[in-house]
Amino acid sequence: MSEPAVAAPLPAGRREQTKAANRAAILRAAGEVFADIGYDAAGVRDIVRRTGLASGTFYNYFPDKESVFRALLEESAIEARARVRAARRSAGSLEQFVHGAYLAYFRFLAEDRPTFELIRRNASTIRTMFDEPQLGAGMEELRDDLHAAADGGTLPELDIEYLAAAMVGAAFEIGVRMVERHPPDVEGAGAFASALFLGGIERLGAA
Amino acid sequence: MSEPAVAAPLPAGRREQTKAANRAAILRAAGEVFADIGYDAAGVRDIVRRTGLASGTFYNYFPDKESVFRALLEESAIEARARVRAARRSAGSLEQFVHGAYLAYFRFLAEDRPTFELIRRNASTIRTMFDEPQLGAGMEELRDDLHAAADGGTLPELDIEYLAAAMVGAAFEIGVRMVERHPPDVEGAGAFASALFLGGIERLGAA
DNA sequence: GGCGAAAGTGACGGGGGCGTCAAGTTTGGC
DNA sequence: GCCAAACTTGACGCCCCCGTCACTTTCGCC
Repeated sequence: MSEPAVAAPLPAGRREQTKAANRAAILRAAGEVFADIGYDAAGVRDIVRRTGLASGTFYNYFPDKESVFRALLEESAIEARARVRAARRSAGSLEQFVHGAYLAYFRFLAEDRPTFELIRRNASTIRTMFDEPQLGAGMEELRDDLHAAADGGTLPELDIEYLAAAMVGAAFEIGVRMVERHPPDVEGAGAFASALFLGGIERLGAA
Repeated sequence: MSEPAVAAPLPAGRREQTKAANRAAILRAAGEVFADIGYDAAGVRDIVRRTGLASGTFYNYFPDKESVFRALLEESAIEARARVRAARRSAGSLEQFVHGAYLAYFRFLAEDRPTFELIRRNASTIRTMFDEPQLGAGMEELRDDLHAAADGGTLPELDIEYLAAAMVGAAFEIGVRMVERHPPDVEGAGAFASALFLGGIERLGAA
């Protein structure tokens, strides 16, 4: 009974540990730097300086600046999109569809401020780097879900591309204002955005 | 009667002419470069190369890259804001207020593509460089006009900061989709955006 | 506890953009 | 037509960042 004989589930060897820690440290530092001074202005040295590691070490983990940026976005964007999508998928009505999605999105922003600052500061870099998928690549998924809702009859006939664009654009801008309020006002922003679009959709459907 | 004796109104001396031409050429080239590769990636040499001038000449006209960028934005943003504001000011009803403003904005985007591409590609640079005024500095004016409308009773009670944010965010994103349609579909986008927000405002006012 | 492999270190060469400035060219006044 | 002032030119020195690599340190295993 000297030690837990169970196949060590996570701690693993010391080598593995520092490796994971270093990778995480680089990602975290990169997130801060990109949020502070922007992707283009940031250099690999700026990132590595915040970790205490040597510059050469960086290249043991990532081939270049762009790779860290991509890794960073993938990790958190996947999370955000999953939450929003889950909310939409479980909706039973148009009201739930819109309100649930906005709430999930605003809640994510309020909880994960570093990611929010990263996106806010680097929106156009993201736009051009992943040039099809806009603002966190969530646009296409929204369009798909809206199409599904239209086919199911939940949503009236209207220009879905414009609607998706408007919903995403408004979400981003309202999100910026929301996190600037103290405390963040997640419920208020969610209620506002959903009332706005539900009213808008109703009027658009009547045309 | 050899030549027009009237104090030459515009042509002026030859020196003045080339000076104005060079300045214009630099501005135009800078606009293209910033739109193509983005503000941060662009170098003074990239700009000057497109004009046929020597690199040193650039510095006779602008002290650095940032100055050209600011000059470029001021020239066109002033025009855009003026048009939108005029439309709002002359509105007699909420319908005209919203519809007129969107039409003016979308018309501007459709007419001045180079400026649109510039803004689209450099949105977050603009955001951080002019850090208070958002997206073309038009946000504050919109908020003011909305407040005026609310005071006059044209607009119901609602969160004006969120509304302005949503209107600007949606305008930007819808604008992107609009210019990608051929032909640009100014009327359709204007009708869509105004119906969306008029319906939304109505519903928000009922709460 | 000692050895080989894996990981960390930071100085270095290379490349590229910036802003300057001495020399050359054009312009406008006389 | 001539000259001084205004303007243009592009090579130059400066600085900064990048990615590498020979060397050192740490770890895992026997």
